[in-house]
Amino acid sequence: MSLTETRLAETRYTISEVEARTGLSQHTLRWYERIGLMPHVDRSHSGQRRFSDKDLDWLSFVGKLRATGMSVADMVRYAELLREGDHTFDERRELLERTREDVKARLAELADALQVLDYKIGFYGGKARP
Amino acid sequence: MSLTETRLAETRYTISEVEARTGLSQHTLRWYERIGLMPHVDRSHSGQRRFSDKDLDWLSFVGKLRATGMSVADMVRYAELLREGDHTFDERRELLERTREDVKARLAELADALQVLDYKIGFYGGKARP
DNA sequence: TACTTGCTTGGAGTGCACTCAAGGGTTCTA
DNA sequence: TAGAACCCTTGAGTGCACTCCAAGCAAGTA
Repeated sequence: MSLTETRLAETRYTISEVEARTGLSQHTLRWYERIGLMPHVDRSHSGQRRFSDKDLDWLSFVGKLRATGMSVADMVRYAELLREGDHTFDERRELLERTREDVKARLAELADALQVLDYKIGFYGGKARP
Repeated sequence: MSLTETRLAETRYTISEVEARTGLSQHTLRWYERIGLMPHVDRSHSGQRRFSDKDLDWLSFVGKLRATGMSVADMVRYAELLREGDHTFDERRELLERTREDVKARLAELADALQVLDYKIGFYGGKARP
């Protein structure tokens, strides 16, 4: 193997390694794949999953989407659109933009609730905010 | 009735009025009462609910707690503590303070997810943020 | 080789927060 | 006074996002 051809074999992770890295349970990881939220994961010769770094990146992004409160159905939709290729570009952007607006609304709502909470806690003579 | 005794009769709301004001369904309002999240609501002579302004205030506060993501079980706990009186003061404060910390964490998480979303949308050549 | 640990599948089960149904009584309007 | 609109209760059903189960195959270690 020449120098230019030299590269690390792609790192491959078992499902329990991915569980440890992402905090997602093995159950959830398999379920994600079943419902189409995860592109089909590579298998070992004996059929066991071998996740790639790309898979981990995707899971990380999915984690962000999940944090936004996006429904699993919408995340699956997004994943489908990705698989379908370039002509779904616009719809993907719209989906993300809609989600962004939702997040902003949630942020405002949370900030408001936090104020009320602060007020109440002040009433209880609670710890001053650090 | 003398002037000093004069006062408006307390306003009383039917369940559909409360539904219109709070956005909570009649089902949900009855359910809140059933599970102890709502102090027992006054009844008309024929047994129909007549909500007071105090009830609306409480529902408004419950709405804020719900917006924080507090579980219904915890909200019920808080309502119970209120009913139990002064000696539950500390536990109530703790419950609210714990919730406040949760809210702050959620805010940070959401802000982070928003950044990722902004980055992605930028990649899609989406609308500039206003 | 025997044992332990880890992985596979499809389908069933769980917990939460509602949401609806059935069957019947009450109140308002024409 | 009839009909429409509203309200009551208990108990069952729904949708979401997991979470677990059973039965069995595979890999690594003493």
